[in-house]
Amino acid sequence: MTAIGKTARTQRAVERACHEGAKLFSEKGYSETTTRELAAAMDVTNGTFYYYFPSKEDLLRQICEDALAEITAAVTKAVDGAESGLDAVTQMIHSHVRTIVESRHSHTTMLTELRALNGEHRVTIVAARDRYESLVREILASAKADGSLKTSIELAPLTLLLLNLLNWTIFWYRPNMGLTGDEIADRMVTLFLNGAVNPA
Amino acid sequence: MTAIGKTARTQRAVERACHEGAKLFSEKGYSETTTRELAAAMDVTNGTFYYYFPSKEDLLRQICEDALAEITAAVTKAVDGAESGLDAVTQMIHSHVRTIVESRHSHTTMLTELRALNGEHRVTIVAARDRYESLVREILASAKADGSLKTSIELAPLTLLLLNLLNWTIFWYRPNMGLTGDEIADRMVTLFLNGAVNPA
DNA sequence: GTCTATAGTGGGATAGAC
DNA sequence: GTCTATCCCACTATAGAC
Repeated sequence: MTAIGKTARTQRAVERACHEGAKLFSEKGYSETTTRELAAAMDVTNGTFYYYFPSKEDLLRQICEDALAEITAAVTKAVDGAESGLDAVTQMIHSHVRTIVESRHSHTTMLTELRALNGEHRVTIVAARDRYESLVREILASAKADGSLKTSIELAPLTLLLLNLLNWTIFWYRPNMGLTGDEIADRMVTLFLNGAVNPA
Repeated sequence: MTAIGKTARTQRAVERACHEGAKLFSEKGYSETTTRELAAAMDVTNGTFYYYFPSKEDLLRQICEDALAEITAAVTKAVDGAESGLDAVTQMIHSHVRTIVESRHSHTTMLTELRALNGEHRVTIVAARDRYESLVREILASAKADGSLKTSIELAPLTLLLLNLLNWTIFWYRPNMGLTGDEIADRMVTLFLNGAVNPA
């Protein structure tokens, strides 16, 4: 077994920990999940968990970091080729919803368990989340600037309301509920852009 | 001190526990809050907490129960005198948002810490929450039935999206943030009914 | 790299005096 | 009705063998 072999094996173990950890954290909560459960999900015993992570909190930090990197990359790419402000908003909504439903465990963990992080860990993740929300705000700002969106709702509240609409989905979405991420996003786009009032 | 006096005193202590408990649970989380902290917030010691509640979980159940009773009563009353389907939707949004921002600690606790409840406790609260969501759905159903709302978004997803828009507010609303509950609700009504697109 | 064993800590809940 | 004292348990993290 070479050094490279060892590294790859370790990386697989870390990835598995993140995957199973996100599942446990999102279903039971961070502090209701024990390191023994985390270890069992990795098929090792409690002590071995600490070979891969210095602490339980460090696993949480890793999951949050990865989730934010994932959604930031997905949305950045989605709006990259947008033809107009409205198109960018539409692409962003689809990309955001697709990401949080496809990786729902890690995004639920990031969105709801972040407060369990302390000190430096907390500061780093909050900063990354703020950067992502700035990205969303800038997409809306562009759509306002080109005249696509009404000015009667100010940029800051409009951004918050869009994030409301997008994020609470983690609490009810389940695979096989009869609605895909893109189908949910379609309805959000209709509602966010045109509202629910009957135009007839 | 009469029996009535004792009862009233006990009731005040229970109310204080619910008030301070909701604050602690919403800020730190249910399982990160100790019974010693709860007792300190009531100005008693750990042991005394158990004179008022059989368990920590029972305090959580009480807080959730009260929050659901409060919002159900508020919204029921608000839509009672509505003149049309659209008016009822508008009144519901205002009433819901006003309630969750004015009693934000208890509603945050109910919405985010419910999963810490087990067995019978859990079943009771989930049932009450389902009843509240049915109320919201019925208000939207009426507005669809009288032709106010478009049919292109089905009732079930429309209800979920409205609850998305309303509920995520607990994660960012702070008193003195420069926006009152009614000001937030105004923007939600505009967005939910007419959308963000510039009509010009 | 994984194990067993355990140190060390803190919290939920109870007992019993006052 | 409130206190002090404490039981008992579970959990995070570490030590050290293999």
